[in-house]
Amino acid sequence: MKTLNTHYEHNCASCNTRLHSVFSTIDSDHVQELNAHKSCSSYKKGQVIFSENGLPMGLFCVNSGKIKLSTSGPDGKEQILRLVKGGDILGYRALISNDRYHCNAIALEDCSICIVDKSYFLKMAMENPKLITAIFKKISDDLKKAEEHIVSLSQKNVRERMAEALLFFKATYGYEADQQTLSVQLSREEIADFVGTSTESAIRLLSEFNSDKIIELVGKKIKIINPDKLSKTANLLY
Amino acid sequence: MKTLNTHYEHNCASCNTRLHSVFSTIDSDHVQELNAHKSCSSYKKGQVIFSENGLPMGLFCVNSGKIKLSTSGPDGKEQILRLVKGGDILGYRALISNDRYHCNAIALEDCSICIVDKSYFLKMAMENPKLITAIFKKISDDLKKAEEHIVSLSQKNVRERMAEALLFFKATYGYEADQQTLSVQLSREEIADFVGTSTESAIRLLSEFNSDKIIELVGKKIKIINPDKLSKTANLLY
DNA sequence: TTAGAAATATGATGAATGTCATATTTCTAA
DNA sequence: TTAGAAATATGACATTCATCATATTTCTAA
Repeated sequence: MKTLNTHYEHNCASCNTRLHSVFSTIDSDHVQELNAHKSCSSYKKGQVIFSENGLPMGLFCVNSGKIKLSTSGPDGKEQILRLVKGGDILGYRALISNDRYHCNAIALEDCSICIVDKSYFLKMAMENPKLITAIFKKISDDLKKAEEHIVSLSQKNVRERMAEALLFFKATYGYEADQQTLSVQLSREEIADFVGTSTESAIRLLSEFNSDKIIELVGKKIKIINPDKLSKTANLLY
Repeated sequence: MKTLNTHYEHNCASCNTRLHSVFSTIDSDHVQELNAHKSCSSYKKGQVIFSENGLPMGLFCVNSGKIKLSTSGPDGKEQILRLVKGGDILGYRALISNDRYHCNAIALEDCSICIVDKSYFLKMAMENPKLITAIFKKISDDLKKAEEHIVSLSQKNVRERMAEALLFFKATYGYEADQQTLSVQLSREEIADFVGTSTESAIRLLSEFNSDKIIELVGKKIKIINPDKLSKTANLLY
């Protein structure tokens, strides 16, 4: 298997992903500048994009592909903390707060990612209130989601959390063309590592949801066939 | 009981708290300006400083006192998310990301808090890279702590989490003069709402720690008499 | 194509912990 | 000071869920 990243060319000016990112509002001069300060690479499924305790070299802009951010618990068990997709930026927290990474970023599928030079990005962020506000909104959203996750883990049982997780995967990555199949491939273990349960319990609950006609397991894929029942099972607020 | 906030005067220029806050680096002109755009109030123990879904009117700068940030879970159970002390700022997330509050802020003891005018603060933040960076570091730290909390809730048992919580209270608020007694007064229920367990389990575990000579329960106060054993019980990373 | 590995599935079992019940102590307002 | 309320404490019990065991299916590399 080829594990090296493939460098490729990609112009920020014509980048559709950029228009949906925190860089959507910068003017065309800045777009040119941005383009001159970035390089692009491909990552294969399973590849580590950065890892815990590493020093950030630049800002990652995800062009396409899905990424998990995870950390290792006290006994080595993985905890999935965030899920990232095309259009998202990555590694901005460590960069701006001049810190090391505190998560691992691992490709869930093949990804194309641009890396913007660290000092250029910091300079641009500091000079551009709109940009820094957009990034602040991102981290603010991360915090909000993390705190919702805390409430779930504290107060919900595994069944509720599993239902909630499926809805979260839907909200993050959406459906495939059939408008039912979740557009992410996570192993049962990864789902468990997000939900905060054992792999066996995750498997069991998914089979139960399958029997209960809430979801349908088609090979590795998960179809949500009764979203209302899933929401009820998740015991959401309001 | 008097429930109205007492307005009082306090000058930013001579404010010792400011020197330990995100406003430590601003120049004296800006300190004067800041002073002109703030007002100060006292809050009694138990008083709500702001609440979930409220719109932020300004930035809270905690002069003295301790505050809990909490939210309501799906069945109405409180979840304590963050703990705040003198020198901290409060409500900056909602303010900068132009959002509503997603937590309740409640005084754990009598507090003195200044409120900086919203638009003045936003203007100052946008013009002052050092300030926005300092605030970014704050939210970045909040996110880090939240994600550590997620790992604990997912992967540790209640006993470990309780030990970790006591160490967290120590790290946040420190000891009283005797260098043993935790310098916060939280009810058993509040401790449970932080740890993510039932009040009864929290009570039971604290008695156990007491029997095991890890802590000593002196009235409402908690003394940590064997910090090493407490750290071991918490099963920390490394 | 096939053997071995990895992922998924399912059952049995026990430990952890939430819930309910009931004292006991402490606090609070009249 | 005292009655009632709230907080703390402790026991009994039931439930959830992790762990271990063992199939079965799917994947992967030779």
